[in-house]
Amino acid sequence: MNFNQVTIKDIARELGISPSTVSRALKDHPDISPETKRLVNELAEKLNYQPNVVALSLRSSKTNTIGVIIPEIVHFFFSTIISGIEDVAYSAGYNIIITQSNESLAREKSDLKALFNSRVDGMLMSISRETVDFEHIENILSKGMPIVFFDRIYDTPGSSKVIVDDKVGAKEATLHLIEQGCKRIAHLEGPPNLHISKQRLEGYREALSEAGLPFDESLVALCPKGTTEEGKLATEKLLSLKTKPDAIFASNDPAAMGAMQAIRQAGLKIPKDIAIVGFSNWQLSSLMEPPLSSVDQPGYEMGQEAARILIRHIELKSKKKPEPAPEVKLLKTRLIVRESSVKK
Amino acid sequence: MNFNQVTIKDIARELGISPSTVSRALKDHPDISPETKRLVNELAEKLNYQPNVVALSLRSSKTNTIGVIIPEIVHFFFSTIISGIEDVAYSAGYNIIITQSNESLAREKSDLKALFNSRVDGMLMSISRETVDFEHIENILSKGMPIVFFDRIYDTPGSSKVIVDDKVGAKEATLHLIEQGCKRIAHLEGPPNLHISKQRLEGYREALSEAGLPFDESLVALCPKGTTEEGKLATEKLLSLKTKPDAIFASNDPAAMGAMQAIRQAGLKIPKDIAIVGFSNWQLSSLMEPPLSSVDQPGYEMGQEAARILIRHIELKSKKKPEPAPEVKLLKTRLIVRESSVKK
DNA sequence: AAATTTACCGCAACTTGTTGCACAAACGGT
DNA sequence: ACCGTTTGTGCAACAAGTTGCGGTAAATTT
Repeated sequence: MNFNQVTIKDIARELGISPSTVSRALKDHPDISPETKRLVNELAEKLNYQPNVVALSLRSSKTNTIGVIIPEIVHFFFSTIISGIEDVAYSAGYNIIITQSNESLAREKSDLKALFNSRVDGMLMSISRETVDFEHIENILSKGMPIVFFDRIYDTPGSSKVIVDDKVGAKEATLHLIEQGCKRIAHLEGPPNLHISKQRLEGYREALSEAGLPFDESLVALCPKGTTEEGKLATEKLLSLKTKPDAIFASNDPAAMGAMQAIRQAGLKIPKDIAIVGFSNWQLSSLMEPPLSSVDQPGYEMGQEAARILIRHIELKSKKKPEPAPEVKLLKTRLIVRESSVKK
Repeated sequence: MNFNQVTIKDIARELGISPSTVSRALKDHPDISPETKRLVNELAEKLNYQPNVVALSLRSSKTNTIGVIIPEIVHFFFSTIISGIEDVAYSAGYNIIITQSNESLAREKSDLKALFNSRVDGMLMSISRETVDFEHIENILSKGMPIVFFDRIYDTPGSSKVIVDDKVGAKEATLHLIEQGCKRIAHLEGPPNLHISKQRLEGYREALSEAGLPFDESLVALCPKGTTEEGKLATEKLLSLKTKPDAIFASNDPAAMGAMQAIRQAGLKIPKDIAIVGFSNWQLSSLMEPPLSSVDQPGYEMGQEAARILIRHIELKSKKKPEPAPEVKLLKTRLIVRESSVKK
């Protein structure tokens, strides 16, 4: 688009000097006389000269842009991450280009390619539910593109990642339910090929094991998409068992909310008949009736941290420093106990 | 960043022809012989040649990038808008750069400038709560930057905008409460200098007037930020009136949820004692207890529509067509009646 | 056979800004 | 008066790709 912005040549022409002199004057190069610098800076100010970042990008092969690939934007946890990324990127002078895979592998591949072709300086990525092979990612990594994974990571040595301690978070949540006297604790499991789902299931098992409770396969219900509807259906099945569960630990809050609906509709009371703990601490968990206990994940910090690591790597790379060692940041969860899990 | 991507020159060197011939061959220019085209295309394929978009942008002064300025990313309604924008932009081959003003005027100005300097082809914008003068926006508009406003618009003739029919939505919600037999309907008013807040207040007044009910100043409580906390506090004040309201129409869902908390804590029943309708139809409104009636705003469609209008303007502009007339799109709301407002 | 047309390709300029190198003028020292 | 140094500036190449114009050789027309 032509916004007829003033260029360095306009200034040069007006002052009767060469573009290179103007360029140097603007950068306070010692070769240029103070008088020329003054003239150039004054005119630049007057004409509101702004350097053309596209030309700078072409010459320096640096776009000051970060690409973000995320499964869904409309998702409380992910949107807080984006917010954290944006704030850090803004402060460091980077733009962020957002793409959403919509949980589709094909779209993820396409986004990856598009961002690479946009010559972003680095990428932040959380993989889709469908992603089972990682060739497309390896391909980009092998070209030297710095990528920091967050939450839904590609778990390979050599990649930087920011994750939440899902296992410990799940364990704490389950132990909390055990402390409340629950004996038959069900688990609503998240998308099975995601690392985080496995970790949460594992934390749940560890807690049961530590407390000497049996692990009962029939009490684990899969919610492959993690939606409210799935949570509700899964819970209805659990409620039809001969011996009902007395607590549910859900892999995410929407599923937990679905569980609450199912329990209410079955005429049971929360937490008296069935206690519930969710995962993610969605904005509105506290507004449920009863307020939902949940494992809080620091999404904003996760976004900030991922952006900081990426920018650090980018700046090292552009200074031709040696390849920085991959960084792994493990963030702590925090169990927020509300009424949905407290048996008096 | 140097990802040593193959260039047109690499192909030219390898085939012993000039870069211009390669360029033309790749674009299927009639001047080039079929044989040369075949050779070039095969080698380009083999080397996985991808044109450098930065060089293309510099030459064509077009970046195929859209800038988005939004008050907050972590907000259900706004995130659905972003999602709609992203989907349309992706299909049309545009990248989107997201910035959030965090409801600050200073940040909004800074974002606007940064996006302009990034040479985006156009902008989509929803103004911050603080924005009262529009000089910074006029300044950019006057340079010929296409901008489409959405939801929180800069209401000036000559600008394109996508809005929801807030007045009609508010009126329908209020009329619905009146139909339920409510006589003293309170209103939780949103940030006062936003156009949408005024429209919703106006719709509320029109409904009262049509039904022959008096407009009572004391029943309108201001929620300048529209948060749950404010909604709760405002409702507590309303409940301390000599004659309590028998219904509340809130300017947004978080405030409505705050109102629900206050009502519950006062030992009153929803909807029996006080009926409630919110605005926005947040994802979790249906999960409230009782489920919250709300005016649904089509956020995804709004994002799509805004992006479509903007892209259309951008493409016309780049074809040097005459300045397109500003477009205004008014989207309809839909009242979702749930239990919180139905008196049996 | 000469003139004209056609097919095909390359040079060079252009987008904007940066930078190595060359060059001119002014100055100081002998 | 001559040489060497310093100071200040400009030329030209470069980043990657596009495109107007010109040129050559072969094909076609007269």
